[in-house]
Amino acid sequence: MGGQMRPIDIMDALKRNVLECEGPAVCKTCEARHGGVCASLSVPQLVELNKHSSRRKVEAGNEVIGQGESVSTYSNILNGVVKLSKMMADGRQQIVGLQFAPDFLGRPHQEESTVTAEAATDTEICVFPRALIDRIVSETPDFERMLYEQSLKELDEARDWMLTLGRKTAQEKVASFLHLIATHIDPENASPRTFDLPLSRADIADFLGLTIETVSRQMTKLRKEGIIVIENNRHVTVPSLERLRCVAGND
Amino acid sequence: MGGQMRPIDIMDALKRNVLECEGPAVCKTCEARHGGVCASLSVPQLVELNKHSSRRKVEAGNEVIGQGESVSTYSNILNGVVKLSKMMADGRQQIVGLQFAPDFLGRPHQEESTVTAEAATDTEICVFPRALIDRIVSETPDFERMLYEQSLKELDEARDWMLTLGRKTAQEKVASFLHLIATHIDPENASPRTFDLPLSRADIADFLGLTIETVSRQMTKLRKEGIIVIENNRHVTVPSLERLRCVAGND
DNA sequence: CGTCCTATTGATATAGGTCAACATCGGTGG
DNA sequence: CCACCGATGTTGACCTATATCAATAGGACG
Repeated sequence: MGGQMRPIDIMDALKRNVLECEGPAVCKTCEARHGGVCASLSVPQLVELNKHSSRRKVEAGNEVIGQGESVSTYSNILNGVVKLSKMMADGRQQIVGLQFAPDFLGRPHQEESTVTAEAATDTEICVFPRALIDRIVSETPDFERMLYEQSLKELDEARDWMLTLGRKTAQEKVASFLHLIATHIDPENASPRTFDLPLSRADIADFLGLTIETVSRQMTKLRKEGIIVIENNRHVTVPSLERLRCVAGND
Repeated sequence: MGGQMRPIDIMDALKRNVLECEGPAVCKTCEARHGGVCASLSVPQLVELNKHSSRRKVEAGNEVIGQGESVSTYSNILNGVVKLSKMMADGRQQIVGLQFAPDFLGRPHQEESTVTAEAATDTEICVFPRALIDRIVSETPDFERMLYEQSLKELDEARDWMLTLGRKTAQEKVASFLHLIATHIDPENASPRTFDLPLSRADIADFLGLTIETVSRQMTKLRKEGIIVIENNRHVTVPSLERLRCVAGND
């Protein structure tokens, strides 16, 4: 496992790997391989990581990490949506982030999680032992940089959402949520016209700081205004993302 | 026009360093030296950084970095409080973070800021040229790790605040704010009984997603309930941090 | 065909927003 | 030193967006 990688650009690492067409077969077809943190690893590192990692399915509603729990593994999201949430002593809950493939779950240099991570939809993750990742992190500045970049992305998203929570109306909040999902649900397609909501009304309410009833009312209002089309409660079509953005107050 | 640049005496700093082998004199007395990102730098790195850095005063209300502006410098907060905020097209505003000494302002590998940074109080910062920090970052994994750690801390704070914004009542919000200030205003003393609020009522409202009037009403309510004592609008005494925490809904 | 679960819809209550008057403070200039 | 001023904060009266409570509807599944 030799010395440190020389500092290289992330895209270079990606390109090099594609050119060489090497690495574990599993990783080659991995949904998280491109764009995910693994993109910063060398082929030998990938091979070793692969030896000790395993795929796991997590059904909707199941916990990946509990708030305050100590964590012995990290993982990559391969598909599905994971919600991060916080709860107050009296049960009030707030979803503080949604993670999509190929996001990395877990935080090196931190014993226990400050949030609960729960599968919002049926989800597949690639699970890594903590000690191995910790070693790779300390050996591979590029890998740590990928994690740093992800945490900065999450920070930006959290702050955007603070604006939504603190200053937007219920209608703007619901539109913001739909816009967020439309632009994140499919890693391949930046903005599909049509998709399934990964969250129940209750989850949406917890994400937006609203009640279920208000979410429901605003959804029907958006439907009646022609901003969205809803089928079977979960399936949504957005005729114009631009109009949705506008309703969301994003310009 | 505050914020005048005061170049540091390079020769003097160098001379002292050579004699004492302990880093630049300025840094030795720096408020941000311990606990700040500079703590991860070697003495030669400190010397070089010091050569190109300068102290600057920023008066309350002045911008440090504008939202969407490109950034050519980074800085460390030496004292004072900096507020990070986002604004919607129609003027609605949300403060998305407060930074205290010895926090680092700015983000390597990112051209323009996604938030506005503005001095909430009169503030002193230590300004570094962008290119130099970028080089030090790429050469010094420990330094980058400090930045990573800070961004994780900010992420945790942002998520805590999302819970506050989304799920707490006005009274809990105001109490949460007072608790936050009490525990952060003084880097020396974790929780002073008495302190000056670094933010105006308008800023507090923008931080809590409330109106000025509601903030004011909740402050007087907390005062009448004996949770806090207020003098001159800005000076607050907290008889029991524990009681305040409780009102804030933190247990 | 009921049962459970999720979502919608309606009626009503209320926390917090809005608008307006007033108070307090710190500065400035006569 | 006082009078005036603008900026900042408080208080009151009222209003509205959203919460709450309650009833109904629609699927999924046995």
